Amino acid sequence: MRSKQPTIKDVARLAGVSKTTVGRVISGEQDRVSEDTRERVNAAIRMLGYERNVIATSLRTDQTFIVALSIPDIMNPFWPEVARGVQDTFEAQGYTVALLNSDWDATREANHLQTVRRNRFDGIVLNPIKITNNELKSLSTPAVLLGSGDDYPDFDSVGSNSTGAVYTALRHLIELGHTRIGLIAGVSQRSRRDTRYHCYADMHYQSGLSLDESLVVRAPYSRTGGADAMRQLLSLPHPPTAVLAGNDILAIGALLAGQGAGLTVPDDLSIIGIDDIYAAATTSPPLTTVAKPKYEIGVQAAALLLEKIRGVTHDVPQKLLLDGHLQVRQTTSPPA
Amino acid sequence: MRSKQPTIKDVARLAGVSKTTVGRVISGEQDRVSEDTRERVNAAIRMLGYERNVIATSLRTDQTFIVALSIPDIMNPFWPEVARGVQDTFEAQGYTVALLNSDWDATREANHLQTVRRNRFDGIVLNPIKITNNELKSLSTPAVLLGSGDDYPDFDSVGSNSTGAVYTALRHLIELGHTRIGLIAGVSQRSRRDTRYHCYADMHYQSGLSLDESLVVRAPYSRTGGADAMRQLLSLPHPPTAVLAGNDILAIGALLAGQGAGLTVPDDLSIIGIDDIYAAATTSPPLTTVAKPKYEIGVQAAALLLEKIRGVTHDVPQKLLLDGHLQVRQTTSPPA
DNA sequence: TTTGTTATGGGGAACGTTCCCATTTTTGAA
DNA sequence: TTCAAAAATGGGAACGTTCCCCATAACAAA
Repeated sequence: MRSKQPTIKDVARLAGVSKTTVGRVISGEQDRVSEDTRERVNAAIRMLGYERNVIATSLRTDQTFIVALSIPDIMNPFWPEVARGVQDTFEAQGYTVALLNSDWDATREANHLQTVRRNRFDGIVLNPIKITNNELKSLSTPAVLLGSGDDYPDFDSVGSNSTGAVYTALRHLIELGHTRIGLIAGVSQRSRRDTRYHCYADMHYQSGLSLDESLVVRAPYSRTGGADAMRQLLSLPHPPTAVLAGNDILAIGALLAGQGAGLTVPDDLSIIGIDDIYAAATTSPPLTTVAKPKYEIGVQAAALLLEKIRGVTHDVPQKLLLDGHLQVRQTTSPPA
Repeated sequence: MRSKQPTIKDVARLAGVSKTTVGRVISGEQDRVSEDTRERVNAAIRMLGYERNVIATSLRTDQTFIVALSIPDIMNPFWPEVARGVQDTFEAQGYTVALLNSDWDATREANHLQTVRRNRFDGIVLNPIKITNNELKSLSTPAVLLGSGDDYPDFDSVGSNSTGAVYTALRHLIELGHTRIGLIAGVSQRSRRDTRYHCYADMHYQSGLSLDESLVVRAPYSRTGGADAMRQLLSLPHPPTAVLAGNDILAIGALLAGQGAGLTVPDDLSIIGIDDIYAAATTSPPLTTVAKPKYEIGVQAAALLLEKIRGVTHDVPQKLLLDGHLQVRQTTSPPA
């Protein structure tokens, strides 16, 4: 079907040299070929419209210059920026990235790992679902994790400082004068440690605030989850004056539910989220949140993987936790 | 560095057969190998942890089972859903998709096309920037376009019915009783036909509404663009009672600017967007918009490319224009 | 026994590079 | 002019598959 593309042999014939010489020219070797023949070869390349066949190169060199990026779902507003950070970094180094959506599904994750092995991709950046440290090791493909990387002692990882984010958010609320602060903690499939709650409790202790367990409600990471949680909080005999949500999606749900209940935000109720997704800036009023360095997370993960691919070894796996920063918009103010 | 993986030769040796036989087993040939040896081979495969080397397969068969997806920017909220539609469709058929961000940049686009050629990807789905119909033809790689595909007579394309979307939006506004309707038309780098305005004018004619050119303002596709345009509209001696924005991003900017000017939406001002991006549902009040079938666009584009890769030929290129549907939320109501 | 047929298996070239190891040509000093 | 060293070039194997074609075995029919 597809018209056959010329090979180095064709180029060699046209230029009147050996295929070895052509190979030297296209792989940019400096010393081994005279200026004169180099030009003849380049002319032949242009004439034929030759494009190097990377497949053949890969077979010979065992490098594909393709890496995989496995994330839960590119439609989840947290991920596009991370993905872009990863891609920009790799593209600048001549790599192509294959995007894989795991949907938090162990089977899909396993398939993706198989794809990586079969295709001899040079590495993978992944937000792990079910795979264990040892399974990942036995993959024997360079890998860098997105997330805390807690359960993966042998791998580099890049995540955000969740603890720090919670402290930052709560400090902001407390500094504004709030004393009854609700927490909408997200619960996800993979039962991970409840850092959000832990920090919340700790912060109360540090600030001498009394801790009211009824102000803590758990909800699935969705807008309706956030909305339901907010309504539950509002139905309390003594509702909170401010609410911290585990992420922006929950916060937006909470915001909408709060407004739906007739409250004015931030006058009657302050709300703060975590992440700073695109939609956080477009609510009315725009959402105050702790912005996570999503793009930068991608960049760092890619940089680490690149090092690993190139054989740079650190004596101990790198565990990067990037700090977020408070993005004050208009959903927080002192309590009425 | 990376421990060498076993090959069919290793499997053959262990199973006591020839590499040809192993090849038959792994490519799932039915007839040519007895049940007995098939099992011996499979046992050897499991024992060695053998994974077929797709690179070698690709070199031999000239198929990579990788396709490229070139879009402007995955961080632009319109694209993640399209990308997901493309990916899900390809993944179900055993293909991997490489994501490429063109940033509306002709140079980047050219590089991406080169990547596709060099890596012998099986095809590409792309939202074209500067490339012409003929250049794309000379690529001689199966390609399907995202968008109207107007300037690409030789290629299949999948887009959304923009004209229809504008009519739908305006009809909604007119049915609500609006007679002074503003239009915020986006302008993009690539100077394409101004469909939005054309439909707008036509709709006015059809409905017997008078056309006031001062109600049409052009703005770059960004929130600030939408906000600036809104302010301009509001400063008119006789401002509109409703505004149609070229997409949701503009609409959100307009909404925020309108509220910033002290107007209540939708009581004082109705606003409608086009696209139905994630953030459209999270504004306050949530944005009424004409939802484009983003995921479906991706699915159809992928399906078309798959056909092309498999050699299914239509006598004439397919030009799909999928209809959007009105998503009524809370930014539109009858004029005061 | 011979011949034909079917089932099963193997040998080896080919895909388009890279790279090791010659071989040839050029250069420059003696 | 000669010769060694350096520079330029080429031959051919190897990477791990696929696939064409041939070999062998088993068995039935004549």
